[in-house]
Amino acid sequence: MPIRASDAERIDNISFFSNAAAPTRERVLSGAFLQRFPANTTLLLEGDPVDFLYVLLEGSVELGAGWKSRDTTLAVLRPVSTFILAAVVLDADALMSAVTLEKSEILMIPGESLRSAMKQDSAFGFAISEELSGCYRGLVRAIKNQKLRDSTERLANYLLTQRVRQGETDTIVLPHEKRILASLLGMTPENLSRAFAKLHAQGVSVEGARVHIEKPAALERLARPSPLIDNHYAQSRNEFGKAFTERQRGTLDRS
Amino acid sequence: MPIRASDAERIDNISFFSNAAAPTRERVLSGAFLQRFPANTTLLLEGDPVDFLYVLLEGSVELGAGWKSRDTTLAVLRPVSTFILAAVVLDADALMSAVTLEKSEILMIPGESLRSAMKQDSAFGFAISEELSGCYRGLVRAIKNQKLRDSTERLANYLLTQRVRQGETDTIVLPHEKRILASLLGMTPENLSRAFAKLHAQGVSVEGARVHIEKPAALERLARPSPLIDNHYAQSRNEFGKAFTERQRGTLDRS
DNA sequence: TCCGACACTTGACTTTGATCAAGCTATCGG
DNA sequence: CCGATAGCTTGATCAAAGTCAAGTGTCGGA
Repeated sequence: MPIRASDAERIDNISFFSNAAAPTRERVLSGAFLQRFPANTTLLLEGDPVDFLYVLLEGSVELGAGWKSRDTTLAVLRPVSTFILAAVVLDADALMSAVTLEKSEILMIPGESLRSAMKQDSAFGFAISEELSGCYRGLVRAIKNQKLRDSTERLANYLLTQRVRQGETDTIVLPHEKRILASLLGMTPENLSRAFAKLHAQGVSVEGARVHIEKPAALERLARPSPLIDNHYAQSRNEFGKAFTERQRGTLDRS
Repeated sequence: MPIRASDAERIDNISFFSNAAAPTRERVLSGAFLQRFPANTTLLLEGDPVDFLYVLLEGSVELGAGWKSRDTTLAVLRPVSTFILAAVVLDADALMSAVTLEKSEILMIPGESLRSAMKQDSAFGFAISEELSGCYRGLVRAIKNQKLRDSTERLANYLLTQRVRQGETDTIVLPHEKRILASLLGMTPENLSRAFAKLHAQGVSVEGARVHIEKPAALERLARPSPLIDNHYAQSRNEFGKAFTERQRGTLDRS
């Protein structure tokens, strides 16, 4: 499918693309095309060679990985997000699988176009480095979250992050199914239920996908959010973070 | 301390530097200087602003992080490795602390020099992107290792990785103290001892820092190493991987 | 409309890992 | 040479998380 004007508009939401020079934009988009996928479509299996940079324009995509019959979710992406950038830069095999969670619209940019644009235009290359750095730091946060906190603490911090991103409201809406959230937080669905139950003492009550946070202060006392782990103000809900919001200095305690 | 000829030689072991053009090398190294540190020196505390790119030329450095009285090791670096590259690219605060484990020699490159060289020389910028991508993929491997395997499986795979890197010998030498290894693998020292005891059934015996692997095949049957998690052939022992070895296709099963 | 998935929850149980408390050993400084 | 410290190991106990099984509710398709 060719790229339409309305798509070109959305592409400008990609941090490393919005300021690119005209010749670079043309080089990158010349071989690109738009694809629509139904829900639950596997876009990429871990181990596959990666020929394209993917840009999610509409819908949502889960990045995951498996080993020995176990599976885990590494991130859930929302528009506008790019994914498997690192594999494209290195022209290497994917380390994560990508599956659509909803009907999705995805722009596919040939890896070779991207690499040649980076080699041609140093400002563009620098913007890609910024994006990669932001993603890297998002992963550092994820590992710290995983290794330093138990499952209830991870849930509590997840809720607080969502609260900020959804505008400090007292009732937030979980953006995906609980089984996906459980996998993202590194626990079983059964344990997620129990973690919610434990947070009842901190004023958290659940009703389907709606989560009411009665006493944010109490929840924070347990969660102890830290700007060195939690990225409350990421531009998108992409757990891997965004380069452009990384610059902000944290304001919470550094415990 | 000024940079000597013998240091310049070692600097060429940095993947993204060895092919840099002369003007770029000069720009990057002009404001750089060499520092020696004793063991157990804190180079950087998480949350600190980062003004320099660090290049470890001699010794070893632990990257770690803490939260709520807990601490964890994210990587142990050996020469020649760079660290906190992502923070330098974004001119952001460090997300990890860095502490020398031994007497170390470190080259410090002003962040501004690095960034301006990237903006000037697109080939250099591309090399940095490759390095960042390799580090990113190293972290993806680390998260998968942490979320998909239990502690005994992580130890078993660690041992197999060391075995390959130390030349397929039947006796490997642990490169750091067991308490650091435990923290790196995400467990307590007590549990590391017990994990070693469990692997006795797979022909693993320990004597101080020397680990004898009697039946590699039995150990592999339990460990199930995967090229999508374990990077057996990384150039250095840096757990975060290296861009230049990422290109290799794996040869083991993808389970 | 009814049926069958499937997501979610709850309870009982098992496994895994952390904590606490000794003890053991190697190393280093006096 | 001795004593202190720190790393490591072991056992006992406890807490956290996974597994198994049963039951509820919802949604979409026949």
